[in-house]
Amino acid sequence: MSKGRVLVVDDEDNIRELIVFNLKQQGFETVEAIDGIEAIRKVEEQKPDLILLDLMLPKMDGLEVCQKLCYSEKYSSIPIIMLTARSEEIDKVLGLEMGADDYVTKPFSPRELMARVKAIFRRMNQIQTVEQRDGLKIGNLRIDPSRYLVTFYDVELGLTPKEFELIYSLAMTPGKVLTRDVLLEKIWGYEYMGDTRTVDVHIRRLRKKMEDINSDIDYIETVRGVGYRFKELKNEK
Amino acid sequence: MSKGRVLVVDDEDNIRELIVFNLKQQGFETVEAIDGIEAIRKVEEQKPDLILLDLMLPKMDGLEVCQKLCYSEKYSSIPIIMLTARSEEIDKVLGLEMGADDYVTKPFSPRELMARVKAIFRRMNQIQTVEQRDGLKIGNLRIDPSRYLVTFYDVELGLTPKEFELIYSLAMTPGKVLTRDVLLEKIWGYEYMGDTRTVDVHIRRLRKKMEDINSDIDYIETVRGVGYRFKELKNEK
DNA sequence: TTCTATGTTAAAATTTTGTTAAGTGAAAGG
DNA sequence: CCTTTCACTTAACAAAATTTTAACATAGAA
Repeated sequence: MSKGRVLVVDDEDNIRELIVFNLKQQGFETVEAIDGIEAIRKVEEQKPDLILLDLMLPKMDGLEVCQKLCYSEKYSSIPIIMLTARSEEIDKVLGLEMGADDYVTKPFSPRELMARVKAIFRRMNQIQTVEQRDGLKIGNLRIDPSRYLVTFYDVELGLTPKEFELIYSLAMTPGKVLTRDVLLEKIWGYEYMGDTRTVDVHIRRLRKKMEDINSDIDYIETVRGVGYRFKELKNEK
Repeated sequence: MSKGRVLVVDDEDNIRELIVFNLKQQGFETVEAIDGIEAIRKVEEQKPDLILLDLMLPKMDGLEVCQKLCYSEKYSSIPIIMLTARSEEIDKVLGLEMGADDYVTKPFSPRELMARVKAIFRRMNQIQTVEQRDGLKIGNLRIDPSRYLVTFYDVELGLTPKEFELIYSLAMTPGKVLTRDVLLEKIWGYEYMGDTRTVDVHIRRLRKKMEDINSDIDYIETVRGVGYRFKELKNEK
């Protein structure tokens, strides 16, 4: 499952590639730009969730980009982490008022940068979700993401991470078919490569765990030639 | 109508004004103070709902102000967000258990600060009143933050600061899973970029100390692939 | 039937966590 | 100062759980 899309703006190829490499390894999607003009364009095109912005750029420098985005109605909510070579506080304060969410001074360690990226995403998700996250309740199935708990007829299922993501994805849209490649991209975070039985095996284990509790109903329906869907339940009598 | 009254204590004019500007924009009333003495006076005069307190202040520093308010009968319930320049200072704040409800390290982004301010107000509007002041009491575990004391089956555990923060964080939200990343940010601080395995080692020592008293129950549950959670104890139903 | 998509199972491979021990640095106490 | 102690971090390896791979079985459609 892609954790989010990150725009990396830096004109130095090796630095940018290093960042991109690390982001991908951590499961983020990446978009790149080498100067300020391109950065703005990529923001509009790709709508990233986070921007890593070098301060010194050709054509339009980082501060200007930051300022432009901050004043824009559409993009002012996208968090920005500034990458800067100078560590003087004046720059930081200046940037702070520009709307950047964090700073990392070069040279930085990849681990430090990743930790900050993750922290930003965590914070974003918290602000958005804390208020309205009650989990799902469909038929006799109950899913509580914050407790990482799934119960079927009030019995805990004890799912592994992949199983959890799978049932959660399916149960979120009952009746809607999800193909294997959609599931692979959503949960595994990579492209559908040839023939894999991975999804089937996980579906199998999910079904098994639910069968063990009640074998009369199968909430997961196979749509031959397409994929799987969560059973659409009619209004109970 | 005002969402609440916030006292902002910082001697740097531009920072203070930036914070005040943002608070007003979000619909909060604001009161300002530039040093510790004035801060205390404004608290008594204006009875704010929340205090944003810089650590380094002229005349009386933030810690002292915090301490004074904490020991005061009348004002100990006012939440405080500490503003600090370094992560080392966070340890002081945490280690002394001064009663600060949150902390933000400089430089911070206005967005982040506002998010935390709102979080505090949200939390205030919730039920938890009795639990907070007397500490937690869950099953056979008792946590008293004001004394920095944890007992298990009425036996003192003798926890180190990190162990204390860990059990406290987990026990505050029984059943809810906290990832290693979340725990690191919550306990070690936003600036800390160490290994996530550190958490495991501290968990290990916590479990050990509790095992030594009663090895039948493990209140700390491992959620594989996710993190840890405090065991949810059923009382009824 | 025959072909193909899916079901099923077991074992291999990988990841995650438990556990121990050594190393580091700061505070405490001589 | 110097030594000792303590909390914490890091690394290494073991153990356990999870995931993937592969091989084969079965069911449905043409």
